Amino acid sequence: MTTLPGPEPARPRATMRDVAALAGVSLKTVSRVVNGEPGVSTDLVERVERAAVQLDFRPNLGARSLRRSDGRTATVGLVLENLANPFSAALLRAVEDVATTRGVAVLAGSIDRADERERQLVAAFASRRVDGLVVMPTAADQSYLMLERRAGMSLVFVDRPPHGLAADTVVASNTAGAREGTEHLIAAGHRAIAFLSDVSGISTGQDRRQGFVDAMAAAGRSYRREHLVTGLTTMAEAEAATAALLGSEHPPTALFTAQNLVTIGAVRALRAAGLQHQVALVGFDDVLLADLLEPGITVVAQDPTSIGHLAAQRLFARIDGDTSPYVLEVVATRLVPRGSGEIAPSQSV
Amino acid sequence: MTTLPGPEPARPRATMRDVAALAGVSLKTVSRVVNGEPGVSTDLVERVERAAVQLDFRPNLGARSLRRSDGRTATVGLVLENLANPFSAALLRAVEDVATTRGVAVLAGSIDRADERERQLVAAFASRRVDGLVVMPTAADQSYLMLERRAGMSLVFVDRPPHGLAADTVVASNTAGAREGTEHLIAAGHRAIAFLSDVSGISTGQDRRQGFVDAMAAAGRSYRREHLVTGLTTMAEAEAATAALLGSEHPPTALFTAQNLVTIGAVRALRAAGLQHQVALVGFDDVLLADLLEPGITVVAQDPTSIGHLAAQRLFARIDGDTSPYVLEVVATRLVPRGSGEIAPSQSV
DNA sequence: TTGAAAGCGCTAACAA
DNA sequence: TTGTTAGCGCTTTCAA
Repeated sequence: MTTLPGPEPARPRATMRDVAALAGVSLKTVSRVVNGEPGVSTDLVERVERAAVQLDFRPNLGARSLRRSDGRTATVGLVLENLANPFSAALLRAVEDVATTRGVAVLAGSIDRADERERQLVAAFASRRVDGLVVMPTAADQSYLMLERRAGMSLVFVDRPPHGLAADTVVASNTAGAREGTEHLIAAGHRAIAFLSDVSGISTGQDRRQGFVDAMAAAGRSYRREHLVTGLTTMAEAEAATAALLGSEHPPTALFTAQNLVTIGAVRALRAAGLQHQVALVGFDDVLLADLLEPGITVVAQDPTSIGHLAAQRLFARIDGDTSPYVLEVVATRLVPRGSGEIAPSQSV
Repeated sequence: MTTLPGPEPARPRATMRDVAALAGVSLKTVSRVVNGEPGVSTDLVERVERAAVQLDFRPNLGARSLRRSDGRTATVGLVLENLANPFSAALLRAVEDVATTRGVAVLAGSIDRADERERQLVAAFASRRVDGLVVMPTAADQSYLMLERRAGMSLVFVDRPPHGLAADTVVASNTAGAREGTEHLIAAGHRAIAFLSDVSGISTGQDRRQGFVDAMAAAGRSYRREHLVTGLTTMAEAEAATAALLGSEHPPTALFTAQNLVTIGAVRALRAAGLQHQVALVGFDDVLLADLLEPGITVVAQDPTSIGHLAAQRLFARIDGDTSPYVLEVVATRLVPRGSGEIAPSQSV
């Protein structure tokens, strides 16, 4: 910890008034130039621009938004599960890319599975008058957002649909993807397949479980109750649950893990038991380095970048006044075989 | 893609005026209640709060900021390299956690190594009158930020110090960490160690190279010019550069990779060449799943969460009026041996 | 303890 | 083409 000199004296920000005074024009002319409105002589445009640069003028978007008839702030909010999770981070990045092309800034926040945080974040962003919100719904009910939408805030949901409210939503093909992943394990000859997922109250987990159940039923496979594990909120819990399954009286010969952290937890447990080459595994959502493990982890990959791009495009269409019916967009998942999902059932079971 | 009914009619947001009218009090009384100012009878507080809930009132923070003497927006900005990179994402999350405890929202943006993007993001956030900025400096010079700071925007830099400007900075122990990682390889018996890093214009890369060079010099080791590779901007470039090194006339027996994506690229190249058990590797910055590879990847781990927490605390201290000298805080890195860094030089070389 | 008036920086509406 | 005036929603200042 090294020290350096401290802050220098303050100098207040220049306003349009200051710029006008320096350029020798009226306030309104500055406003016209700053907003690129037509009908200002090139001479004045130049004088104003020079004055603006000289004073390091930054238009006050808060004041603009306050006065404008549409009230736009050129800011949108992102309410995601956890900004540190690779899936959320990729989503944020994708929304940012679209927003940037429109001069829109992005506020972001993490819910962390705490229902009240979702409402707190929405309230915080609403107080800042964001033009729109991209939400990964986590609370049991999103009908409270109807009021915000009526007040002019556009809404798009990602990863899973909202409850108690109709709205544009962009999701991955959860059920179909989970079905495909499960079928892949069935095709490899497995009968005892366990399903592990995160919080069950969230529809992605439910949809993926449905896909698993559908595939098992279609193949005429039954499964044990205890092979259906939900509510795994951390990687450590997933690891422990997997270890318990592997050590149980009727261990599964294959695992389907429904979320990225659950997948990693399961891999750790398999390694710890030395079973990574005996027990098959297919995970939902891809992970960096998954292809370099031995065996590589077979996954049903999502496309968070596409989901984010589509969500942002929907959002800005609404902000621009699109009043067409709400749509549910489903982004295809893709099965990526890498080894772990192609392991045949071990003879010992 | 399924369709649902479209948006319902708009209802404008309630203002303090509306709340005042409904509660039968003056505007100022509402302001007092909303801001938790003392000196309002409990009776009126209750009436105002009821009216506010009934009208779904959301205080307009833009208007508040415009009028308040301190001009605070309760919003800070984060200017990072790439929000999708795990290091940046963890940093954002850590800053968010501190900001949340203060009711402050976080704007975030990616520079993507485009120098002009850094200034664009700063300008975008300045126009939104953020109270402070956490910046991962990427452009060659940050002196332009002096004007923003004079105008009241607090600044903290992360990951590397700014150029042309003295300011609070929080960094990892880049030089010492790289030295330790290199010494680890030297201790394993390596003489021909290659260094691979990302963009050389960024001081983290330079500092880490310095650590490498120092360790080699201290051990009396020389190294070939061509074993010092910089400017690797993508994982693919890192992979190609590693492959070239491995196939060269004088292949290294060990690699020190100075950034997370460079590390992954190098691992891919080693695998492709089947040399992951022959050529040693130590990487700077940790990666998810690195411990599950075979061999596990030995890394010099950074602590982005601590860096983010410290940066946020510095920032809020400045926002709160701290005028003490600027400090440089160094967050320790930690060598995590996992296998790849403990490989002895192969006899064949 | 409560309220009235002024004005933050900007744009809408209108006038010259 | 340029400028004047009013007022967005809120807090400050001052008065009752």
